[in-house]
Amino acid sequence: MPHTLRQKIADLVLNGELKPGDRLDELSLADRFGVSRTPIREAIRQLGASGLIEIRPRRSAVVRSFDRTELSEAFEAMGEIEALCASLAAVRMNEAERLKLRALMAASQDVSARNDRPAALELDFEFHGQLHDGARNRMLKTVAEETRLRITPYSAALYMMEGYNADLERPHSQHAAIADAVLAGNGEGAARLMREHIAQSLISLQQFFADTQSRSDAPKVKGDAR
Amino acid sequence: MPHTLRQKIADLVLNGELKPGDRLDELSLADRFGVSRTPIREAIRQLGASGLIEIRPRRSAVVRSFDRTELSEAFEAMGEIEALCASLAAVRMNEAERLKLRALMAASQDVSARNDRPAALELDFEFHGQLHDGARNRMLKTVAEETRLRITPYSAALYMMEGYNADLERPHSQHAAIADAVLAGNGEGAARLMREHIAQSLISLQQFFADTQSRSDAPKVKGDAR
DNA sequence: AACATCAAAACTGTATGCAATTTTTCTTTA
DNA sequence: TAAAGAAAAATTGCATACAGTTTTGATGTT
Repeated sequence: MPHTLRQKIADLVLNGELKPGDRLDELSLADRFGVSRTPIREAIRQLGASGLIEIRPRRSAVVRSFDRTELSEAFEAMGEIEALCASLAAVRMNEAERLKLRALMAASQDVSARNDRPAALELDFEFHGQLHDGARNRMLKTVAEETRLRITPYSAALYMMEGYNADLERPHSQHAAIADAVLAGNGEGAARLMREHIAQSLISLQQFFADTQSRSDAPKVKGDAR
Repeated sequence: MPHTLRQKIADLVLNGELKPGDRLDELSLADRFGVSRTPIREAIRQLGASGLIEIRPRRSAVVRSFDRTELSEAFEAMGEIEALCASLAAVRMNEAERLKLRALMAASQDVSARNDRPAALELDFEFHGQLHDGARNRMLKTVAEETRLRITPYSAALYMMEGYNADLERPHSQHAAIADAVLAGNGEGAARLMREHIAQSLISLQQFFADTQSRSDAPKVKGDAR
């Protein structure tokens, strides 16, 4: 189970158990998953290459952390990539995919009305994933998901934090607008709306950091270590 | 020397010693570089995660190969990413970078006139690298270089093959047109020209494959294994 | 001669051991 | 008490060993 192990370690990061800056101790992970250090090391190296983890020679690997600049650059890049996916999806999605997108939006409406944050996070992933698939380009999908993966520790934290993203209406309505454009075959519009959506996410995230860092009970997101 | 080892193995692929589809035998590589299998395996896994190599459970890793569809998808994705870099670079490059770009173009003119293919390949890399830097976005640069890396085994082969890309004038003049647009601050134009340039590269590559696959003395590019 | 079957060799996946380095803890000193 | 330094503990990097799987090659059969 080599691929599974990599996923297990990634999940530790993605579900927030390990936060940016946290060390990944090989022996602890080995014990935890009941294997030796060798496969753990291989998994960590792979995650390092995909950019979720930072490998430092002779020192423990740590969950990658972004400073303010890196974060906004990452969101700019992601915005453009997602916009590209959206504009291609608007032209290329087939009927089955369009149906699936519509179903996702209905579910999302429901979930955001109930303020079910974990479910909303999950649907957010599926929404973007659907557009990645709809763009009908494997390489682009790979690139998009890698980019998304790298910033997940930050964007997921935002989604889950009560009080921020005050209600789930705004992201949902942005998604809905994008979906409408895509379903209407309006690539240009979908791309523009997607860019705005991602830019908006960055602003929320920056606000979140600005607020939490000035408080003493701040959740420890050792954001800008470097 | 862990990072060096990964680079050494990557170089085997990038300089064409290992071609798409070729197996990477851990023991041979270990002997060759005078280390044990452990660090070799770690390097291979990293290269797998960055997409240059394909990892297959219980089987030897192989240099990643693209079939026709994957190749054109990869070029489409790369075209868009490079176009984005170019359009950002047109607006963001500073004076030093612009100077460097001009110098690169002068050198390229020279090299293409002399039909020095290895030098032209090197300058091609530098040209695109300069635009990646000029876009002033580390994440985007990472994404662009990863994408470029993955298809290098194919595009480099094209560049080096005498007879294909008959003279180096065409790629050079395309680069020159892009550079002019970038230096003029014309992001839109630079992006458009870049897309055309990449699309043209794909066409040359497809032509190259079509021709070589029908001959018996074809260089063994086990292109579309899968 | 082509094909199927099986044994031998080669190779991968994982565990374990050890040296080298980093990190932590405990003294010592100002 | 705080800072500096040294010893101890923890941790990484690499080599090696071995079990299990895949690949290769040989043998026999039609």
